[in-house]
Amino acid sequence: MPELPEVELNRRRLTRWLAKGDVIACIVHDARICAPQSPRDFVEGTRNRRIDAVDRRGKWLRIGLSGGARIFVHLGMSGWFEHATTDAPLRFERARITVRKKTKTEAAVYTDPRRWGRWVFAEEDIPSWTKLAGDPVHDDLDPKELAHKLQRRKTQTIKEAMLDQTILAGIGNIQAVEALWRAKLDPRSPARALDASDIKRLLKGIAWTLERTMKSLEDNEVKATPFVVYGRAGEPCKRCKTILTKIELGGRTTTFCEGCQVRLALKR
DNA sequence: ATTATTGTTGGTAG
DNA sequence: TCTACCAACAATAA
Repeated sequence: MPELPEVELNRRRLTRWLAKGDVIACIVHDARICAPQSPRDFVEGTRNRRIDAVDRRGKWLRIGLSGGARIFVHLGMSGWFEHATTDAPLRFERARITVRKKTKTEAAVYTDPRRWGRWVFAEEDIPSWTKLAGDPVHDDLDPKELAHKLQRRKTQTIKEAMLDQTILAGIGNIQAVEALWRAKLDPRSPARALDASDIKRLLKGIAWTLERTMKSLEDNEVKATPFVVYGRAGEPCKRCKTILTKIELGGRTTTFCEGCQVRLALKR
């Protein structure tokens, strides 16, 4: 489930539950989540620590502990944090952090049916975190730098490039498809064919879909998906009424409108 | 029963 | 060193 907006939602929840709390327990139930580290590393590394803050960069979360240690969490495809009110294990519970705040205790439970998530305990930032590109929400992305990175891709399509976390951090299959529709760019366009104005539109499209998705997540009442193209192959485009097409790019289903998303060509 | 799924990574080949 | 491709990881829902 988690792309940038969902990870950001989890960050806010974790902050609410854990920040400024003293760690009582940090248990990783399923060693696969933290391999090759041991669940012991989390028990020992968090002893007598306080949780200072929970940060996010792209799809990674960083739980900062007093003394400088930190826990990195990637939600994979099905990871999610829940607020636990009892000791009873939740369905698919893989890890649990319990803290004491003043008199009460609070617990954040990590659930992950498919177990593709990752937990890493470290004393400093890890490569998975530092190698990420800027975050489209709280970093001011530099269009020039983005252009430079896209130029280097010989054959890759813009859609595939958008999923590369060292090019854009936090974009996944859904957000890529939505942003490309908004930017009126055909996902099959070669990444290096985008000029400055295309990149500007793309960045606007990204901001548009991220904001929209975030808003929809914040509003618990809304059940309908905020998505305009994702999962809507066969339906008419909301902009030009052409029937939306579904193809595969880089092994991922990609929906787009052949009517109004322009397929860029390489010059020369 | 079959198929598809919001993500990364490690191996391989070039 | 960089880029490209793909199988693998696992559980559910339609």
